[in-house]
Amino acid sequence: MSSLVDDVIAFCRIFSSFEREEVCCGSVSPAQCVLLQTLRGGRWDISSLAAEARVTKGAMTRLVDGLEARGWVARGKTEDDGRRVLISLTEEGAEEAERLAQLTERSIASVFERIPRDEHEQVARSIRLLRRAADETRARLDCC
Amino acid sequence: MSSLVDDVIAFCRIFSSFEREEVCCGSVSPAQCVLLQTLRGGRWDISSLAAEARVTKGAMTRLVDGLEARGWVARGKTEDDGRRVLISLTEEGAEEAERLAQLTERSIASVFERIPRDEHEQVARSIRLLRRAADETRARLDCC
DNA sequence: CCATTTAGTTGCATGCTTCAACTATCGGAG
DNA sequence: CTCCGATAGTTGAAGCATGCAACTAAATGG
Repeated sequence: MSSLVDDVIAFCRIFSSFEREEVCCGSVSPAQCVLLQTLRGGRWDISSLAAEARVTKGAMTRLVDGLEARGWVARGKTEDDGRRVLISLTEEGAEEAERLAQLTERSIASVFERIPRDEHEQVARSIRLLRRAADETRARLDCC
Repeated sequence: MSSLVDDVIAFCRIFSSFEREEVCCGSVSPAQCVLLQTLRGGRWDISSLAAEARVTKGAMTRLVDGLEARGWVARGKTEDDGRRVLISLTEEGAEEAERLAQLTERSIASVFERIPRDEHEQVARSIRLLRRAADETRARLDCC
C-alpha cells in the first residue's frame, strides 16, 4: 500500500526531471513550456491561464511577458470587455509549441518502450483513470 | 495514442500542484520537501543528494543550508575523507519528514478514492511498471 | 613533493513566485 | 447619468531555487 504512494511520487518526479532536462533544456523554462502547450488549445485570458496553471495573475503576467519578448505569443484585446487581454500563439510560437510537444511525446514514448507491449493497453487505461480522478479531486479543492 | 501522452502530462502536473498546495503549503518549499523525504532513507553526502535530485552541488548546498537553519538536518564529517559532508535528519527533521510523507500519502489516497475499487490493483500495477520504466530510462540518460 | 582530481562552498546573475498596491474598465444601484 | 464596488491586468518588492564559475580544502598518484 505504501509502495503505491512511493511509485506515484517517484514516477511523477522522474517525469518532471525529464521535462526539465529533455524538453525545456536550454530553450525555455518548464513554466513557459507548459504555457505554450496550454495555448495550443486556443486563446485564453490571463486569469484563466493563471487558474489553469495554479499561479497568481501576477506570475502569469510575467510568464506571458517572457514569451511575448521572444515573439511566441501576442496580446490582443477583446471587443466586449476592455479589461481582458487575450493571449494567442504567434506562428513562431505555434512552431515552438509543436517542437516541445514532440519532445515530450518522445520522452514518454521512450519510457513506454521499456514496458512489455502486452501491458501497454492496461497502463494507458490506468493513467486515464488516474488523470480523471486527479482532475476531479483538484476541482473539488477549488470549491473549499 | 496522443491522448496517452496528454494523460501522463496532465496527471503529473496535477500531482505536482497537489504537492505544492497540500503538502508543502506554507511550511516548506517543494524542493525542501523532496529533500527531507530522500533523507528518510539514511545519510547522504552532498554530491549524491545533488545527483539524486538532478541539481548542481551548489544548489544542493543551499537547500541543505535552508533545512539546517530550521534545525531539520545536521552536517557531519566522515572519518575516512575530510572533504565529504554527511547530511542526516535531526529528530525534529524526521518528525517533519514523517508529517510531510503522511500529507503526500493522504493526497494520493484522495485521488484513489475516485477510482472504482476493482480497478485499484490494476492501476497500482501499472504505476509500478511506469515507475520502473522511468527509472531505467533515467539511468540510461546518465551514461550519455 | 607537487600536479591533478574531487567535495563542497560562495558570488553573481537569472527566473519564478507571492503579496500588496495600483490602474483601467465594467456593471449595477440610486 | 453618476458613483461605488467588483473585476482584469500590471507592477514593485522580497524570497527562494538554480546554474555557472571561481574558490578552498582534502585526497590521490606519479
